[in-house]
Amino acid sequence: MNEPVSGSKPHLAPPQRVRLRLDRPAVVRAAAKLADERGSVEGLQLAELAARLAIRTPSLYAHVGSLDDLRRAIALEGLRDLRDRMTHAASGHRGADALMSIARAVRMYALERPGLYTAAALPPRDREWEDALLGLKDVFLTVLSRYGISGDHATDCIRSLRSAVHGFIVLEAQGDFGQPDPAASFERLVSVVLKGLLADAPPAR
Amino acid sequence: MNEPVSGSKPHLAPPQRVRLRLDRPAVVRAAAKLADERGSVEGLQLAELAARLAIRTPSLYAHVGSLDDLRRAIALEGLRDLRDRMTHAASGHRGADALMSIARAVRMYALERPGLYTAAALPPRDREWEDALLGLKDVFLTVLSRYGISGDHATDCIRSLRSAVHGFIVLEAQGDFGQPDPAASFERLVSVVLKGLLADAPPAR
DNA sequence: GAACTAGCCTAATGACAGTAGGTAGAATAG
DNA sequence: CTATTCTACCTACTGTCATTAGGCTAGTTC
Repeated sequence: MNEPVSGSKPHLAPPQRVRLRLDRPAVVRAAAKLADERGSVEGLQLAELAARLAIRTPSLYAHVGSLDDLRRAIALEGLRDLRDRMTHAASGHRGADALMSIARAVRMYALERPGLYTAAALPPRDREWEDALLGLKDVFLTVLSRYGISGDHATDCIRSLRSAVHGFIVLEAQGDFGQPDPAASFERLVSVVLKGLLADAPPAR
Repeated sequence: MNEPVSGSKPHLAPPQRVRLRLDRPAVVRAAAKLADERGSVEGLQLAELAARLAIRTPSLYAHVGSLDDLRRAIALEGLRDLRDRMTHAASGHRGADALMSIARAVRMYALERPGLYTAAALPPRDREWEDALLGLKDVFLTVLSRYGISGDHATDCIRSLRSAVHGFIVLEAQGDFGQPDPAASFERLVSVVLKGLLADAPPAR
């Protein structure tokens, strides 16, 4: 009867017996997964993350700096993912087709990984973060420039497309859309926006 | 030297000397104002609200139930305001004009009262709240029905318009749009969406 | 003027994020 | 193979929240 069993005070898990040897990437990955399960990065809690990793909350600070730093890391991962998926979605298409394909890819990502998506949609707080966001803009700009659109018209197109897609994603995630298939509504919304925006543009070269 | 001056421990304001006789409406009004200043209802804190009202935090519970209850009250107020403004904006217009006018009114409200707007955009958590949200839908449905649109097509129109407008508002509030005037982009986005959505609809009766 | 009510209070709890400083297992140097 | 260093974990603590319990009193009502 000398086992190191339950101590005295509260029912916390016993201290670390085997070292897990976590590192920052592992912590960020776990946090992103947790944010996905919670549905957004705002609901993320260090206490819950620590419990999930079977360590104590302060131990996270060996890897993370702060909760905001963790959110930032998740945002950067989300932005990297989004850029990859958008680029991939655009490849092999041109003009409206490429943009439609990008829009679908973004919605799919938001449905698959809501935590990462909401993090990526956060307003950037430093230069690196801002640059990651500009990376997404570049994907749009490239597609638009190949379609002969640039300058203020391009800015307009990007704003409109982002607004429509992001707005739809937010409302859909909130459960605001009920029965008739949201996917079909999304298709119509995006195609209407694209048709209208590209109407007065020169045809694809 | 027997003034009731500074006690012993922390530097809190002296206890209430004159009764303010606050009531729920006054508290909710102050909370909404605070949420507007913070830019959103998520940032609202009972501690800060209490300080603003020159009372102690627990005293708020005489009027409010909980922080979530307060957010709910703000949301209901926002939804009532929105319904009023939308109805007013639609009056005297028909079809696309009415919808354009509604969209402008919603954006203006979000710019004027970001706290109330973000609260109104929260997912409803009970029947009354849901009904208030359905009130907004009714404004759209009325306009659309007078234009000869109903059923799935109407659902589609509402989803698309809400997505575009809400998405734009969210991104604008986040400061995502920089120099070229966002108002002009908003006009173009909404008019494009409306044109596309109403294109195949019968002309106004 | 006695009783009631409403609006305020203090005190305390528990859940957080975050800080300070200790400890031991693993990697590395001699 | 031992000695040192590093680092991933720990406990203990602080401050800030929301929230609950229960007490006091100014103002109203009878």
